[in-house]
Amino acid sequence: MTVSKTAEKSSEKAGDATKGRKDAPEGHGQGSAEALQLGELSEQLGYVLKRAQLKVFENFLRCMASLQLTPAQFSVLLLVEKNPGRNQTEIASTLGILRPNFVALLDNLESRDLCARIRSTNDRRSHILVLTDKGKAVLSRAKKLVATKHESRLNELLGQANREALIEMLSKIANEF
Amino acid sequence: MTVSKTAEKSSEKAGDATKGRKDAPEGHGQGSAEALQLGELSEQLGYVLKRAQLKVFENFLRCMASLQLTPAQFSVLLLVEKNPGRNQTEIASTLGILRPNFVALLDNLESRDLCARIRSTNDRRSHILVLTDKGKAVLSRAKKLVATKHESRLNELLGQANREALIEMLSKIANEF
DNA sequence: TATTGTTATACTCTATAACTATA
DNA sequence: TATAGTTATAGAGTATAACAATA
Repeated sequence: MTVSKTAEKSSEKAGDATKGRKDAPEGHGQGSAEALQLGELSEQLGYVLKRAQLKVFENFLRCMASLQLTPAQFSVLLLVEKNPGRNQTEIASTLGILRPNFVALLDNLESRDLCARIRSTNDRRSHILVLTDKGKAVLSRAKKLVATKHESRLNELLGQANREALIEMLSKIANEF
Repeated sequence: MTVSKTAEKSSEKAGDATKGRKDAPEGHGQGSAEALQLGELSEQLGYVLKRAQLKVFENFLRCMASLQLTPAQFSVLLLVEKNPGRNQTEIASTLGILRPNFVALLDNLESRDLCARIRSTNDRRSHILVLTDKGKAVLSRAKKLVATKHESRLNELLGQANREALIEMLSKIANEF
């Protein structure tokens, strides 16, 4: 409720939005060329959630351009660092990634020498995942970039308290909806 | 800040998560089989945003199963109803849908007699979009389903005030991040 | 028999170039 | 020439079945 009212200025944002924007109130024959009314759409949870998610991912990619890490790759590195000694199935399923789709993702990280698969001695079917030294170094830099360039934008935009409340509500939705 | 603390119970959620869950604290040789630590991941905006968005879309699809409407289709019907007489480019770009990708989406809605393309008399290049009577009726039922089955879950989960604050913060991110 | 990692494959979304018909 | 709708196409992301190695 401390949230500053700025949602109502919703107008241009999608794709191009470089065509309308005329000075005269009316143009030619019949069709007005002004911005559309979003109406109930701007109150739809799914709609704003999706739009926000796309914006956040875009910003994440820009912030991480120098390290060439996608959100998915970053999440894998973070999870492997926090849970060393786990196998592919465990890491993948925790992130909601299906095992078949995790293979190419890991191939990429391994080819860049950021993490490594180690055949388990107990169960020779499974691959234990660990970060390489380079992987640890890159992740460390990635965290700093995310904190200073990415997450910091949220604090500027919403303020510390609102930022925490937002994360908490989103977690609740992710876990209980 | 009124948000009830429930984010910490983050454990099983992804994909299967039906394998771990053992009773004994330790199993065999070396690897423990307990839930992984999410660590900093649970504080990452992009991560929780994406997980929440997936959950919300899943729920939306379940709620709309009887009408067979996806979030994208629903948003098109909503926007066309609110802005009758607009052409494909205007509707698509407002929703962040690229024109080429909008064609098949519209073909679907038109084949189900929910909306219609009408060749504009002023500019014979453009197709004016309108809802059919059936489209209006279906949208009306869809709105009720969304309100009673889908959006209502948010109020149960977060409470009215938090729900409004959430939508507002997400809109702000979508528009200004 | 069941499970781990893997391959193959398919289906959806998204993105770009280029065509046509109009302007 | 420029724009609206369209086609074709390519790339991500996501989903399922099935195989080899191992348990």
